[in-house]
Amino acid sequence: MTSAATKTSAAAGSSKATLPELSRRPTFIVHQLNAELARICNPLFRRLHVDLITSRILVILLERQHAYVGDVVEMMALPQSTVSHQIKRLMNAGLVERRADAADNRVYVVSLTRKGRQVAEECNAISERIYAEVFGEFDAAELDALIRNLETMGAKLKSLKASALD
Amino acid sequence: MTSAATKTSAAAGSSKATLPELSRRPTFIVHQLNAELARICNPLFRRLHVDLITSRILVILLERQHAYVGDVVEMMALPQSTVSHQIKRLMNAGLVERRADAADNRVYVVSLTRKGRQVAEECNAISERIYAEVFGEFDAAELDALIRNLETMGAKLKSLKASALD
DNA sequence: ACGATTTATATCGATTTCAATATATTATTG
DNA sequence: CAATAATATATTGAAATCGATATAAATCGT
Repeated sequence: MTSAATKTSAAAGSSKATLPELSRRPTFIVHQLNAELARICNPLFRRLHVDLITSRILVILLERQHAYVGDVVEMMALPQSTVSHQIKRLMNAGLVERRADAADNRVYVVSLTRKGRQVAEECNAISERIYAEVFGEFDAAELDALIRNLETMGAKLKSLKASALD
Repeated sequence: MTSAATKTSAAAGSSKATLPELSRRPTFIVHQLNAELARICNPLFRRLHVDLITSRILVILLERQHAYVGDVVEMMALPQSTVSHQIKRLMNAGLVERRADAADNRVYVVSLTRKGRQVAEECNAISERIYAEVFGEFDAAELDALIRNLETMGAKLKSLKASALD
């Protein structure tokens, strides 16, 4: 079927897995999933004047009453400057507000405005429709296995960050 | 275990799954994985004057001798204009070349130059190191399960595209 | 308690992405 | 076979992203 792994498939007992064909690399499939999802979601989110990324930031703020900019960076795993710009735009759009933290003047506490909360809830409503379509037929165990697998992969990636790749 | 779903967990037999907390949505975890991977890979790829996305396009062209622009769009699942720009940049950088297709003058056949092949191979070498770090300890069955789960999710997303979300 | 380091966020300039539209070519249909 | 629709790619202009750096506040070591 399809085309099978790229290189020497039957290497002896080599412990390090050989790099498979692009379309069989979980990292690449993850890219595709993400891109497909953006393709589907962005036209829907557009009506709210947000995109998939922005909607996630809003939902983060909907779930925790407030967060530091750094918390959003951590959750979104995006460059700090990107998140900073996102929050600035959300402030300009009146969806988010910011106040200095009493204890530490370096950090800002970010939270939704009333309008921001409304939009965040609409974002979640869109996501819910998509979630139902995509995962509605997964049984709980299957879904759990998927999430566990993804989280394992994430843990590996995070531990990798420090490690010696250079 | 861990924290359980957000809303009304014990709904009767409601077939439609309730939207879980953001960090338990596979779509969001996929975003995080993708972002983490970019964070790790881009500094490595930058030495080759490419990034993670560009490296994948090069590897697509390394695997198939040549491809139409549309094939790359299909594989990458990115907007057509984005891929078009990428290919133009790769041409300007001398990594890729393009010739008109004999049978259909609308399409271009894209392929790697000698230099492009070299860079693509170096990209794969970087990816191989990361792949080994992340998946080296997965056993074959586990890895297969992960890939199957991801592909199921992808199939759902693709079938969704046509469906009525509006 | 002072200078050096670390931490948190913002800003800057360049590049990339995106959605929309244009252009050119092939298919279809009446 | 002309007119219309569909397909493949490029281009355009605005906005978002990224890496690097700046700014400012807290912490640490001495």
